[in-house]
Amino acid sequence: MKNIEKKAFEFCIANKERLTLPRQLVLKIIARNKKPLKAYDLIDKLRSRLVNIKPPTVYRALDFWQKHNFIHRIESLNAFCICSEDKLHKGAQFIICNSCGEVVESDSCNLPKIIDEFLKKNTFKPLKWNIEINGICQNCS
Amino acid sequence: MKNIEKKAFEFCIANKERLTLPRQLVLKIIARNKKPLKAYDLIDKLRSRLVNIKPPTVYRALDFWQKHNFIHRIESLNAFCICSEDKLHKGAQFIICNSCGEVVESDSCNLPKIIDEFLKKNTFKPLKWNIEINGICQNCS
DNA sequence: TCTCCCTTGATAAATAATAACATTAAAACA
DNA sequence: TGTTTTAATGTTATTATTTATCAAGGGAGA
Ligand SMILES: [Zn+2]
Ligand SMILES: [Zn+2]
Ligand SMILES: [Zn+2]
Ligand SMILES: [Zn+2]
Repeated sequence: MKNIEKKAFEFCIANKERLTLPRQLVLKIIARNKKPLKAYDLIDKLRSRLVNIKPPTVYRALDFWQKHNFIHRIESLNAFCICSEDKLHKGAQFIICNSCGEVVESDSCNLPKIIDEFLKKNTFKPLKWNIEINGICQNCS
Repeated sequence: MKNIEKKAFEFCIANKERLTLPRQLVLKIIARNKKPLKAYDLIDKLRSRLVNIKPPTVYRALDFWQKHNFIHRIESLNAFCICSEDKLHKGAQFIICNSCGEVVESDSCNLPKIIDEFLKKNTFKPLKWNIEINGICQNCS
């Protein structure tokens, strides 16, 4: 998982953003966790590295990485996971196993055609979107 | 908006469910509101009709109607709206205007093909899904 | 060094949801 | 009808999640 850290480092250099300790640690912990993490799980895990860590610090780091497409928020879980795609994308889709909790992302660069048609019918200009599918994964079925 | 109340009444008869006062009022208020309502907005609106209304009462009614597909929860807004479809459906999609807050539902009886293929590739059995699209509506553009 | 600006620290509060147990009342049954 | 059973609500308290606000720190450029 060094990859994501390298990517983050290079991103910050290129965009003159500061790779502060809270940001580094938040990203690293999310990246190393197989499953999405809730904000307070993250806080617990950070406690050993950042004394007296408080929610705002974590939420700020989460906002930062979200804004720059390094992580996503899974709305139906109130949890955060690493973006598994290498490029910026306006929409993401997640399949979430109800049994084991595993989450897999696949980006959707373009909205499915049937949705696109619905948007056209409503003259609606999409900016970002989120697709969360609950079900049973291969391992659990 | 009498329709939804009639539908609810008939549903409860047919399924031997109880159409209690909290349930009635919660459904009615959501139905009469053009925009999705947050749980605590609902509580405020209920205060005049149900003395000493408390969160659990409202959340129970919300769970009830959600379970029976009369309302949906918009995950990205923490808010609830009436289901605009007449049939039970496993998935729903919402377009949410970032400017005026209007939300429009269209059911998606079937998942878009491109998503379906992704699920097949992952041997994932979908049970329910949720698609939320943010953007700008016709009125606001 | 000084200043500006971004980031974090710290305190507090707002917002959202649930747990647990008591009470009530409708439904089921004898 | 009277009794039992079940489901829903009432009540109190707590937990979970997120944000607001202002003070303090620290790096980059003048
Ligand atoms: Zn992604
Ligand atoms: Zn699974
Ligand atoms: Zn619906
Ligand atoms: Zn609008």
